[in-house]
Amino acid sequence: MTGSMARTAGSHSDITGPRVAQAALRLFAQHGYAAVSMRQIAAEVGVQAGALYNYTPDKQSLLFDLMRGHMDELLAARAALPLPAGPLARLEDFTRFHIRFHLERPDAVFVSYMELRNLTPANFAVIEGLRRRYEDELEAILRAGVAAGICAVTDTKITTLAVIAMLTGVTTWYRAAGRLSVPQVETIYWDMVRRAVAA
Amino acid sequence: MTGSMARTAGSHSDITGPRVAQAALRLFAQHGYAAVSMRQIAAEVGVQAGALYNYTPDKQSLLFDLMRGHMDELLAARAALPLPAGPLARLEDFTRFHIRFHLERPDAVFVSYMELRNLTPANFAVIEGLRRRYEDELEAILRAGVAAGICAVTDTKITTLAVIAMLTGVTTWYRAAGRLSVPQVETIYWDMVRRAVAA
DNA sequence: GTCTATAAGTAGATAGAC
DNA sequence: GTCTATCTACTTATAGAC
Repeated sequence: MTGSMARTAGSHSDITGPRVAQAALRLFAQHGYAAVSMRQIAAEVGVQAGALYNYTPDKQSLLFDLMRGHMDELLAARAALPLPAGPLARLEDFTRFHIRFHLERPDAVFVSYMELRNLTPANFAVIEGLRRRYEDELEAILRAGVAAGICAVTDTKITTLAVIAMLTGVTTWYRAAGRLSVPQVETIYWDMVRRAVAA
Repeated sequence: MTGSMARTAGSHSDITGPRVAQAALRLFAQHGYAAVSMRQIAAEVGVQAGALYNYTPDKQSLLFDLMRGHMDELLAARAALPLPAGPLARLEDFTRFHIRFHLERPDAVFVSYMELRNLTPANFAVIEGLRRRYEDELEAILRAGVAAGICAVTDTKITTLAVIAMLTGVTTWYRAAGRLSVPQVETIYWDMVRRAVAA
């Protein structure tokens, strides 16, 4: 107990860091990156503005780290799941995963889709690369479905983007306090996706 | 000729006004409302910052007028079209109209979807009311389709939002210089919408 | 690690000359 | 109708005390 408890008063590196990221995420989602000042973030954490620079070199890095963290988590969560056999089962699995994952972190989703304009070109390229990797998995599923004669899709790339746009749109209206559970929402969307692409 | 040409040098109210709106729209779409300064807008128009206030009382009105103008145009364009007979024909008409209209004004679409957070609560309510009226037309079509046994949709409200999200997503990837024409894109999306909701 | 103080620059909006 | 000049407030980021 003594080791970890012995700490200079006012020194909270291990808890302040995550709190800075959390506050930035919430405020960026609510007001937008450009509309939020470092002072607002500091006030939300309960420190002075200067103290933030112990945790981020600048405001841009704060945004980029949030977005990269979100995309890394997305790809890692997807890679951690076992792959069902057959294109249709994989498509259902992808659909349900996408909705579930996105509904669990609405702020991160919102920031990652809305603040791409505010990334530097280099940071933008990194995020786009990660997003592309995610989209490629869905496109591969659709292509396998077409090859197996299970899916009737003329343009797998456009269909990929259309399906993802439809699924991500769920974050704009879903409320946990509403009448539908997440699995019920998954089923409604899976029903539409299946009919839209099945042969 | 004399009447309309007789004008004080440096006085261009009738052409500067539209140019201010145009410049604001382009800059808001590219960088975001909060990231754009009145001085940037003025520079794009070719005047000094103070001159902008001959055309807008403040920056917020500039944003609100752009968004309200876009929604008014959307509803007016929709209302101006003849209604095809039958739910399925109306659904196809709505689908093609939505894609065509949105691809014709990508900046206005982008601003209207991304800058809702930056509206004052009163202005937000107005825009949401207009958007709701547009969504209601699609929901009415789906309900009529269900009543006629042509559509198989369990939740018309969710399906409405899902379809609109999918269709609007076209603006994120479509480029006029690409391989597909707008009518071809319309056909691809209509194929997906039809299969997703048809009985 | 956090504070206060500050540098250096920009924001929205207004006043008054022309 | 547009300009220049300006007011007041706020911005990101840093320096140095503790």
